[in-house]
This record gives sequence, C-alpha cells and structure tokens, in this order.
Amino acid sequence: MATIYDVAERAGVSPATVSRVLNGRSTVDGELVARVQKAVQELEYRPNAVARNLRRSRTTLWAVIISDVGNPFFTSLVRGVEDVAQRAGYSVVLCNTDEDIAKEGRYVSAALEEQMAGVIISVAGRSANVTRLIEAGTPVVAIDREIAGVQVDTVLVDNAHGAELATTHLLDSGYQRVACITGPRKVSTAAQRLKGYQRALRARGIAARDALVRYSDYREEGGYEAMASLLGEADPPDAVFVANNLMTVGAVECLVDRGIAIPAETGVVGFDDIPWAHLVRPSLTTVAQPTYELGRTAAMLLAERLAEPTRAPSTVTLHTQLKVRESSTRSAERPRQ
Amino acid sequence: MATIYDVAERAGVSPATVSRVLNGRSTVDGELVARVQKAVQELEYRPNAVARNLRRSRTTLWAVIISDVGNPFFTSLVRGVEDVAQRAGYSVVLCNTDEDIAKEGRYVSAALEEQMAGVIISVAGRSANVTRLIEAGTPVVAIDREIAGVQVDTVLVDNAHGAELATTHLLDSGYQRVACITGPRKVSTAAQRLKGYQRALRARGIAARDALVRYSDYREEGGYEAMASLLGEADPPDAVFVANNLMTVGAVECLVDRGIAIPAETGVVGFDDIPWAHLVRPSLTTVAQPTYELGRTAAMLLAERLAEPTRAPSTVTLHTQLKVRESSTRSAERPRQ
DNA sequence: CTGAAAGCGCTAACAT
DNA sequence: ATGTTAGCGCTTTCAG
Repeated sequence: MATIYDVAERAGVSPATVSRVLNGRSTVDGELVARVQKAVQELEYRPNAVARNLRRSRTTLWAVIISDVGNPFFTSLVRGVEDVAQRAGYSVVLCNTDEDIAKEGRYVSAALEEQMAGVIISVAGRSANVTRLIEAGTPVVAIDREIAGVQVDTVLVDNAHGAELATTHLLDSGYQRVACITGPRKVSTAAQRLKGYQRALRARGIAARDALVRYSDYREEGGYEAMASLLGEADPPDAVFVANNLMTVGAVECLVDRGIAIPAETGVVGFDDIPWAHLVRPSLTTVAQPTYELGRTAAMLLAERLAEPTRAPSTVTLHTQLKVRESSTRSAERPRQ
Repeated sequence: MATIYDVAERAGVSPATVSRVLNGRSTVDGELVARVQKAVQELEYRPNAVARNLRRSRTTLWAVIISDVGNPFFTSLVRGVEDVAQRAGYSVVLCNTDEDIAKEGRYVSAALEEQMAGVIISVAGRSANVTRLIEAGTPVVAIDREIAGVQVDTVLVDNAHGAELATTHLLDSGYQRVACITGPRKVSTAAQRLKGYQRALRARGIAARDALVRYSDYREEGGYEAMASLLGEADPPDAVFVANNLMTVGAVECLVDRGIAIPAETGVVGFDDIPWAHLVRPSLTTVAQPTYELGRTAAMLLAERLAEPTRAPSTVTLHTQLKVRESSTRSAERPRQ
C-alpha cells in the first residue's frame, strides 16, 4: 500500500502538503493541489485510517449496543442511527448483548480500547458499564432505556403513557380482568410500562392484582410461558397487555394453541409494533413506537455532543401511538383500520 | 488514559516487558508478571487498540456489508456472523447498502481505510467493489449472492432447487398458471430462483411465459406492484412464486386489497421465511433458508482464511426447506403443519 | 529473560 | 504557503 510519503515524493511536495490537500483544511497552491491529486490517482493511494486515528486520538466509529439484533424494534432503530452516522462520516459497529451484562461489559471494553468516538446504548441492566465509558470521557447516548443515576443524553418514548392508553383501551372494549406481561425487572421500560398499566386500572377504580402480572424476558418463548402461567390462574384474565413485540407474538401463539379465541374470549394489546401486525389474523392492536426516529434522534444527539462536548445532557421523549386493530375489539366495536 | 509506559514505570520494568505480559507470547519471569499485572490493575490500564493496530498493521474488525438491515433475513444472518466473530475476538461493523452500488463502494473504501481484517458481503451488483478488496489483500467472503468472475470463499443456499420445489408444489396443488416475481436482474439469487421456477414448469411440459414473470426489487412495495401488474394481465395467474420474503408480504397485501382469496383463488409461496409466517392468516408457505447458519458459516470461513490465508477458496451450499402452510394448498389437501 | 530503540502512517506544531 | 520534524502508543527486532 502506498503511503503519504510515496504520494509526496511523486508529487514533489512534502508529506505535510499532501495531508493538507487530503484534508482540505489549510489552503494550498492550486498547482500543488493538482499534482498531489494526480499522484494520489496514479498510486491509488488510500489513507490509512488507523494511523490517522492514532495521531488524532479519535476514530470515526460509533458503537451501538443493543440487547437483541433479532428484534425488529432494534433493527429499525439501528437503521435510523446508521443513516445519520453515514451522513456525518461515522461507521456503526453493531454490538448485540442478548441482555447479558457480561457481554455488554466486553463490548464496552472494546469500545474503550478501540477509542470509539461515541456509544449509543440500550442498557442491559445497572449503570456500571456506562459509568466506565463516562469516566473515560466517551460520549454516551442512552436509547430506549433510562440509566439510573447517570447524566447522559437520552432518547425515550412515553412508555407509561403508551401502556396506560393500551390498558384503558382494553377496559373500554369491555374486558374485565386485564393482565400484564412485562419485561425484566431491571429494565426501565418494563417498569414504566407496568406502571402505566397499573395507573390505567387505578383510574377505573380497579385494584391491580399481582396474580395478573408476570415479569418475563422480552422474548417470544417468555411471552408464551407467561401467558400459559396466567391461564393457569384460578381466575384467569380475559385480556392481556404485553409489554413488548416478541412476547406479544408468544402470548398470541399460546392462546391459539389453547384454542382461546382472540378477541372474543381474550383481548390482546402489545407494546411496540411488529412489521406485519396487520397481516396477522386477527390483526394485532399495538402501541407503535417511532423506532426509526428513536435511532435517528439518538444519532443526532451523539453527533451534536461530539461537535460540542460541554453542553448539558438532554432527554428527548418521543410519542407512541395506539394502533387499534382486531385483537382488542369485541364484535360490537370494529376497528376502523 | 494510562499508557504502557506508565505501567512499565510503576512496575519497574520496560514497556517491552509489559507488552509481553499483556500478550502472553514470550515467557516472562513470574515475579515481573505479577508486578505488571498489579500496575495494570492500579492504573486501570487499557491498551490502546488503535496504536496496536497501527503497529501490527491489522485490526480486529470485520465489515458485514448487506443490502437491507430491515430485512429479517439479513439480521438473522448478521447474528450468526456476530456470534462467531465475538468468540474469535473480532467485532462486527454493520454496513447497510440499500442495494446501492455507490453506497457499497463507500463502505468498501471505509473497510480498506480502516484496515479491516475481513469483509463478509452480499453484493449489490457487479464485482468491481469486491475486486478492490481482493487487490488490497483483504479477505472476502461472499454470502447469499455469488460474485461473477471472482474467486472467493462463498456461502450460498440451493436457490434454484428451492425455487423449483416451491413451483412444483404449486403445480401439485392444482394451480395452472403459476407466475413468478423475482428480484433485481443483477442479483444472482434473483436469476437462480427464476431459473428454478422455469425448470419446474419445463419438467411438467409447461411453457414459461414472460407475461407471468416480473423482475422487482426485493422490497415490500415492489412485491405489491409486481402482483398488481400480474393481475392486470389478460390471462392473470392463479398462483405466484415470490422470490423473497418482503416481496411476498407485498404480494399478499395486494391480493388482500383486491379481495382475492388465498389460497382458494390464488396460491402463494414465498422464498425465505418471515418470522411470523405461521401467525399470518392464511399462514404462508415458504422456502425457509438457514439464515443464522449462513452467517455462522461465512464467519467461520473468514476466521479460517484469516488463520490460513493461502488455502484455496471454497464454496459452501446450504439447504433450503419447503415449509408447506396454508397459502398454497387448496381445500382438498390441508397442510399438516 | 529483559531492555533499548526503531518505526507503523499520519498530522500538527513550528520554522521558514 | 510550504517544509521539517516530533510523536500518537504500541510491538518487535536486535543486543545484551
């Protein structure tokens, strides 16, 4: 591979001048610029980014740390990040933690060692890993999930509000015993969505019963099992609010397997859309999140912080939207969609 | 950030010795090892990977270049790559091209400039971009799509065979005029799947008619439009084989919008599963690909080539599987699944 | 077994 | 405006 010295020699200038031409910062004589560009072409010169990064002590890599690449929620989000990153001249390194804090820790170490320019993270658990990044001065944006006790730029959705809407909608549809399947205890979205569910019940003067709440893992199998467990109750629910998309699919599968009719016997609303919710029969009522926008917003916050490291961290909350479809509406009221 | 010199000083040894301890290559006196480790702990020393990469002139980054992060086919594949990569000590940089050759070119440049250790790519079009990588000596593994005229490790599925099975199955189900919606002309999988479709027709002595073939873009909207176009034919099809998952969803939506019953009036088989094909009503018959295994296999090939750069390139072909569900079986024969 | 020293390729003072 | 030069942090000969 040709180096900057080879180019300099061929163009009859110093390496510094080549560097100047390449980076277009300082002003260089037009004639020299032309010679350098010609030499670059002829030698098929390609700058060595590693050397540049070492010298500048910063890279053009962003780490995006998420818990499940298989979940369309996260892929849509990553896409939002990616689009902004590319435009701003950064590349995205994808890090999949499977909700595993140790794995998250390894990725944080890698981000630190690789001197990554910034990190966008949906945290798997407590804040320890994020603290390491902050102490090292790496800009961090929290996405989807809040990080307790740490001041960082954050992009969230109105989880409690969305959950409340969903639950209220089920009650409005005439369901009496509305259950909730939420996510892992440590995850902020799980807590917030549960809180919204409870708030909706309270608003109607209904006592929240622990027997109708399950904590699960945000995975399809977890949703299936939680639903099965709810159906095992002495007084089983006639509707369920499920706190993420994959668990909703699992819960629906469980109901289908048991021959329980949706929505006639049991109503279902899921938090977060799935790509083909409208093709599923009955089509699924969901609390849709602006997933792509979440990613875009986080990326823009990161880009801004990189440009202006000292400004105070901000939290952006995006809005969810209840998409009423068939799974939550008993015969009387049909959804318009 | 502490450097290797700080550690050396604190441990009372030379930087070279610290390096040896850290990399565990050369044998170092036990007492010195202990002192170095202690110093590393106390200083919370973290090696600078950028400096190491420059010195070693190689990195621990892999680029995975795909055409659509939004497609579950690719995310599952990426996950397979990721799992192997992490275990082998590499990180994965995700590059989304949107089937855009210019964008692909930019990612290839980035991979070259960042001195990435290897590239796994599902090519958007012709081989020019890949040739640049090969000329620079960067190991490349082609995944999902073949690269014409270039010798590289390759992981594919039996596209023509899968398409043939799908088409034959439709004919067996009693459909007479089976159409095909395939992908972009330049993409090898589109050609292969079309070929399998044609082969199945020929085997039954049916003439393949251009009027029943559409080239589209592997996207949902493209599938919708292609289906609409087919329905506009004087003699419209009574079944369709669709060459990827997203276009299948689009085609189904089109049929639903037109009030055409699946499978009674029109049968549908798609190539590549979608995650919730069984929840869709009618559930979708698909040619399932071992997506995760595709990724895993490509990653293993890359890891092997990195370990042994001179061995001859190999091509691995994985098998598809026809999953018969409701969308392709008229009342008489019910699917068992 | 350990240390000294060179150098990976680039950029940014500094000097001219 | 251009060139000279030091050095980013690490690894790896080469000596000892």
